[in-house]
Amino acid sequence: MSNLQEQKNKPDAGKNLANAESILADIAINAQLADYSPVKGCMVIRPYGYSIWDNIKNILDKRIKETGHENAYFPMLVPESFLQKEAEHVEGFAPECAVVTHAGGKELAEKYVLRPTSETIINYMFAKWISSYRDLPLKINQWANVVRWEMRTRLFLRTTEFLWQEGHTCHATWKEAQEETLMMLQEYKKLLEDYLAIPVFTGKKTESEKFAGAESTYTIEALMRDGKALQAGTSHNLGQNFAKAFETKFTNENNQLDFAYQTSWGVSTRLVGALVMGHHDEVGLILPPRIAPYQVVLIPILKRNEDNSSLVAHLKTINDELQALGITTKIDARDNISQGIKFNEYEQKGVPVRLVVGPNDMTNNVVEIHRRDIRSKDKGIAREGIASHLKNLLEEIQAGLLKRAMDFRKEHTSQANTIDELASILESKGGFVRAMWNGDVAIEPLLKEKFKASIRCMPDDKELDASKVPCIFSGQISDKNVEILIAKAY
RNA sequence: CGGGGUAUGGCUCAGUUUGGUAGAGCGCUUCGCUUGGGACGAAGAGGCCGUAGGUUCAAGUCCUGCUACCCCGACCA
Repeated sequence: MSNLQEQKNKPDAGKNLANAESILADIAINAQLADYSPVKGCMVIRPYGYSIWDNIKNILDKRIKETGHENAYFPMLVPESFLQKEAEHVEGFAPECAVVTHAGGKELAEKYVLRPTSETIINYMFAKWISSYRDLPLKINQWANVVRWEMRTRLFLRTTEFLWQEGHTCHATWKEAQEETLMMLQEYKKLLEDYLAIPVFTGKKTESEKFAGAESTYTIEALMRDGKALQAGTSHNLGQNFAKAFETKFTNENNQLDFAYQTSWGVSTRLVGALVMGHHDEVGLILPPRIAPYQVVLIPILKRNEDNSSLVAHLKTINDELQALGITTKIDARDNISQGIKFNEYEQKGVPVRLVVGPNDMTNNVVEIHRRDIRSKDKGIAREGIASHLKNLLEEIQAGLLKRAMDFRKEHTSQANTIDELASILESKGGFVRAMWNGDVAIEPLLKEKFKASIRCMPDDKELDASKVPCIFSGQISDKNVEILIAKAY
């Protein structure tokens, strides 16, 4: 490949990916996932990026319904007073709320907040809908946009407005709510691992990291290729906090009034950012086949002064065979640009497989296959049975990407018994650091100030022996110590 | 809100130091030639230089204010 200077003026060369700070933006822009909008901190999700989100949405939506939830839609405008009903909630969200003060040419009697999340307005409605244990459980989900006025934004990972799903459920018992919370966390884990090929740690958040208003928050934490952790989804057991604030009450089997036990859980377009930061190389994005807008791009080698119609027809026949096996495809037969430009474009976009056929291939009854994940090119692959060959190859790529990510995480998950060990790990290779912790909250500001790191969670998957490993903070061994994962995070 | 940067054609940028009325590459249009990893030639189209003032015979260029976006930090379900 040519050097940067030579690339500078080439079409779509974009910026060089060596600059770690702008990898996300470079890939997202070059791959046409998104573009900057005229509004600060907001982005336009372009068709290619939205198609990825669509795939995520379709997969998850199906599971949400299969696990007994129904979709609904609640309004974007929330009376400001609603937010104030739950003390922790308003404290957590007020600073990042956008507020509508005027409408219809007049100042509003009550201001409206653009929802940063919908617990309050949903509880207001739940209170009207629920009166008996027979109305429970009530399991609702909505796909919506939310607005959070973040000081600093990044494409997909933290934008002012983003798309997500938020599940909200009401239960008759704490236990049932807890089961729901953990079940949805597992659904998220499956989504990330089985489809996005991103392994995650599940675990519980500390008090300071939990959702404002929740009793407890559970998270899936993923590792990005730059060694930083990403909170990829959360599931909250809300206890009765919101129910008490909104009087979401029901009569139980003993004819006693009780407040509903609630959960909420969500994943957002941040997952597209996770995909970018979880799978890329120096060329650009690498998409797992199960989430790619199209899994195979078919490109003919066109001869302008010749009749290419039979070649294109040939490619279409192959295309039909692939589609018949459920492979998603795109044919790019544009004749105004060279195949080299096309190759580069689809590599930047992370299309898992490229299938190329030229006149010679057609004569020899072969095709050329390029794998995006390992950037291999195989000429002379038999055209016969190509669809089933690719079907298998796509599964191989999917599994390979997950394995690669798991290996990477394994290499970047360390153990620290002291703050000094933690320091050297975070500075050298980053990633997750396992440690024991006595629960003293003073460690959190320390981690933040010294290392810009945080406790990502108390993982479900534990590896340390509490009888041998001391608290990283106090140096004491105690069976009251809990295992934690520390990392720098987005 | 601090620190840094940027604002000139669709894109990436040069031109600002030393004021003289706007350029390059790419993209786009047409024609020719070409096509197995980012071709080539020719001819075109396209910009009141972010914005508002000021200095000057003359401002993309100098001065002042403002705005927007990007990066870094603070902040962050």
